[in-house]
Amino acid sequence: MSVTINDVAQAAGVSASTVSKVINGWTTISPATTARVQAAIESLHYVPNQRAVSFAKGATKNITFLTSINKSQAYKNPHMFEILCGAYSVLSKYNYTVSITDNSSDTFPGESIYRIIKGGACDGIIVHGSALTKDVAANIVASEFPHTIIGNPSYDTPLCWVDTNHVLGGQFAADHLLAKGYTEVGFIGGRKSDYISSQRLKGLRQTMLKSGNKMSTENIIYSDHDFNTIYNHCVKLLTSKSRPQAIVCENCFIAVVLQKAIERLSLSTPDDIAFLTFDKYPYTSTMQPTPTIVDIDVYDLGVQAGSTLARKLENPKLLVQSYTTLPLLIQGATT
Amino acid sequence: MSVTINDVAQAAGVSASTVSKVINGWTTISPATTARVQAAIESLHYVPNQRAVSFAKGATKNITFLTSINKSQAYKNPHMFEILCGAYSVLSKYNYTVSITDNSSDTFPGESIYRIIKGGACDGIIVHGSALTKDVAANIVASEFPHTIIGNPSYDTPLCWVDTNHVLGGQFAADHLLAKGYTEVGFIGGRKSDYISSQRLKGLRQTMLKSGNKMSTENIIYSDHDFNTIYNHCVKLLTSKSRPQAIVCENCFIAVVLQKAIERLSLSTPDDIAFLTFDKYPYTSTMQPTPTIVDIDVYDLGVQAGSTLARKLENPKLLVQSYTTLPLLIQGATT
DNA sequence: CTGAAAGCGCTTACAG
DNA sequence: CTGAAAGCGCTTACAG
Repeated sequence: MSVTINDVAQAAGVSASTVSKVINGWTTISPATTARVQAAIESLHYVPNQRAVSFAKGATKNITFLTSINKSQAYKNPHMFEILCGAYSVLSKYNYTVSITDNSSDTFPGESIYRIIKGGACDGIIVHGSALTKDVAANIVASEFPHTIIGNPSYDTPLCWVDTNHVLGGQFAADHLLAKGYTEVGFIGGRKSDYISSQRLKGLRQTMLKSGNKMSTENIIYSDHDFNTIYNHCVKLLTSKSRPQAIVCENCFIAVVLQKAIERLSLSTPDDIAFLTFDKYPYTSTMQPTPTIVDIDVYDLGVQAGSTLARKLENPKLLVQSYTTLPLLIQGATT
Repeated sequence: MSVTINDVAQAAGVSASTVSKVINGWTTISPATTARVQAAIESLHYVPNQRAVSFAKGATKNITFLTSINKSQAYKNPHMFEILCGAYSVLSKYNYTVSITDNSSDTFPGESIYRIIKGGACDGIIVHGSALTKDVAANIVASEFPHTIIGNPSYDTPLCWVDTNHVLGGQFAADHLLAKGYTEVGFIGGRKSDYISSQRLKGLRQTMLKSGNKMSTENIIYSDHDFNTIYNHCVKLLTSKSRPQAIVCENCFIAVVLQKAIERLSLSTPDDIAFLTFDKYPYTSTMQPTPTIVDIDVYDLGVQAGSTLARKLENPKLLVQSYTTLPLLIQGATT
């Protein structure tokens, strides 16, 4: 019923192999033949059957984005989808399709990754940090399957990964505050166990120390995810006698809450208290005055993941181990 | 190199066809044979080559989610990805994989949809409203390709779609406010041309009118997307002599701004001014006090899209034309 | 520069 | 209940 390569061959008066070669850009076909074949393709509206192409070539031109998906995922972690968009943009340029797979409901550890690797339904995978269990890592390493991991696995591994340098982000925050003349700096972070939060604090602390402005431990606060806990921490810090000149918020939810506390205490920004936050999204658009932000180009992280993988697939000898994107400072009205 | 169906057949002492039948659940195979085949599959760690399966069956067990993707897409429209998650959840249960395709950079109108339909790389598509151009619609209709559209196409069409009833959402808002005793109600919406906004207003207006509480036109405000424009509209409405008792915000960005205006004007909620908003995500988690919300289960919209499509694929005779999800009221402290 | 033919790894009528 | 064989629609060594 649908047009096949043989129909095209017949219409162009050549063999199917020749049509195939034209489609695949072989340089050995004469211009005249090429033109006739292309004319036949156009007039018949021929599109190669991708199932047959994949089968014959032994490759799908498809990349799987392996991650963990639950209800409200897109709201709780829009960053993950922004990474996906970045990866998609570059992979589609390399003519890969992109599919997504959730491994959070695997019925046994490593189920999804096992099927992905052995099923041959994709040529490579991008693994979001949320999906990187030790079974996933082990399967990838054992099979040497083409991959890129989003997020630096914190253990020693031959896996290939891309990540943002959060320590450097902390340093950027410190550099900015120092340049603006703030020497007494506080920090409101997530839970103490939170990796990104601790990395950002690390960079901030180191840089402040290096410039001779040691951060007071009582101005370093480990908070949480809910509004009230954060709010109380903010008020405490803002009303303490050793209130810093500037506060660094580890994420923009904290910044929203801090700004509300500042306003309710009738303090003025940046004169009474300056602050900056990490991460532009998802909340800073609702903030007024506009905060100063150390942002991470999450889309670019996806782009790097995609291009790293695509380049490795085009040239399997390539040994890309890791890549790190840079944070970016956006000046606002709060510092 | 990798294990094929023939290796399994040999190990189990049967033919490849028999192995295939066991894998595909044919009921004609004896229990004893089935057991032997399954043992061979396990011991050889056999996983069928998906490329070969797709080719032989003439179907991919893959669904394409067609949408429009740009940088910051995940931040600007997290709802789209939540829909994707909902669709994914049900499609994966039906053993479909899901891939995404962006048609916003098509080099000619209808390029992506044309390739999708003719290339045979998927068995069906879900089309997000942002990707539904007239070329997309025309290609789908002409080919009768299995599909579901997210969002009611506002023109007459044989397309199958799912959507949320925004007029009903407006009605829910009105019902709630009336039940709470508010009879003078205002509305702050997006631009006048915004479809969802107008639908919500329509339901609100109709229901208020039906109960004998006509909304005053000066309390119906068409605003915009930026903080300051909305803020000014809020202040104007809050300080007008004909200030309503309650305000309905068409989206939660507006609600955040309204709440800030209320606080700065030292008004108290809900006594001086009550309000409710549509959409829980992405901003209401930053609001204090917690607002009353008419929420839309966007995930469920994706679930409906997925199951509608999956059921149609399993039973092509099925004629599902459209499906509408219901809004949900979440009581907060602002009404 | 072009084509005949084998092959990619399954599925499925069909025969027994 | 099981198997031999054709076939799905391409690609690609190989021969000419």
